[in-house]
Amino acid sequence: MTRTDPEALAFAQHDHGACAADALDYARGVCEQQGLRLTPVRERVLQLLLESHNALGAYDLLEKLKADGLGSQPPVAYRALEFLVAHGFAHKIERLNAFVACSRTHSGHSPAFMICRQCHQVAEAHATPASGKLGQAAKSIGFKIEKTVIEAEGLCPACQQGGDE
Amino acid sequence: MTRTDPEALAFAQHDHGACAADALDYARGVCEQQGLRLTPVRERVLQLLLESHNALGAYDLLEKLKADGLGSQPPVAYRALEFLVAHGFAHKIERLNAFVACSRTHSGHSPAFMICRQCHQVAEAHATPASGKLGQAAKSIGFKIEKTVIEAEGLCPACQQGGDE
DNA sequence: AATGTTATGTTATAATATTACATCCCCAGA
DNA sequence: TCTGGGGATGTAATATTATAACATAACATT
Repeated sequence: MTRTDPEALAFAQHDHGACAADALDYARGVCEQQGLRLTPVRERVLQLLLESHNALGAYDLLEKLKADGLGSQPPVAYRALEFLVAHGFAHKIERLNAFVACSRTHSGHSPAFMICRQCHQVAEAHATPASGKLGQAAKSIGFKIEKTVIEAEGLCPACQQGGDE
Repeated sequence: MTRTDPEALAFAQHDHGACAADALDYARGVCEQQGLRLTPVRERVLQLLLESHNALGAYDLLEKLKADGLGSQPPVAYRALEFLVAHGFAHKIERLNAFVACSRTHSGHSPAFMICRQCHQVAEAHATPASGKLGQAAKSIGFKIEKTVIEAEGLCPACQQGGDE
């Protein structure tokens, strides 16, 4: 039940079909272990997220679910996403109001994202938010951090090549 | 044209009326220096943000603008906010789809926010996003960071006292 | 005054998200 | 086997956040 760390792959060429299939198998295993129900809608949403390196909005997903004959009303997508996010299989990108599959190889991480403003691909990295200046500031004023959103926007390697626009 | 650093004050008691008035004077000065037009709508929106330690949504602001006899349609609020954010007088809190006045004492900073999930107050701190693990990850894959959103959610000192819920 | 530019007002609508309630499905216990 | 109960889904309605498009007004420069 291990997977290679995809951090260095995110913006690079790789066999994405296989990488997505692996990740889905992995999720199935975790759900079985933990008694979570990876139902058809949930599994399909995760699959759709895994197939895309871009973040997908709830309504993007909804269209695809509809095409599959699954539910087509907003709550269907939002509920599946809620499940996936709650159990660490996906993350919400606040900046985009959209969602990505989690590419973690271990749980309990604090993710950070790099969002290309040109091609809209999203790469996930690990972060240690409490250890830097923010952590110091929080400590000094007595704020207790429970969760941190870290989202960097910029240009991915490919888009730096292709010209800025 | 200097102001005391409010970082340590954000969740603490202080003369908020005076602090907001100072900040507004400061913004007026900056606009004059830079040839920016701090029009009535823009100034009023900034004032409203400064009067609140909570983040305010565009429609919250809109109600108050309406009460003042200023425009009451969404673009009025969004345009003022766009101006304030573009020139560093306010920030958008992505997590909340809402806005806060900037409490910076110098420009060019990279802000980080601490959002209390209980009382919804927001404190601003300085961060150095490119220097931590995220910066390393970006460097190693060749991603060029232009802007970083850092938003910590948790409990402010007062709400830790009052019980968690 | 004539012109160009910037800001505002207003209508309409798009995009994102939730509430509420009916129904179904699975499965544990009588 | 029946029968609840809990979780998941389906669906309609609506709330919330945000933008597009276009007309008008304010201001600056000539």
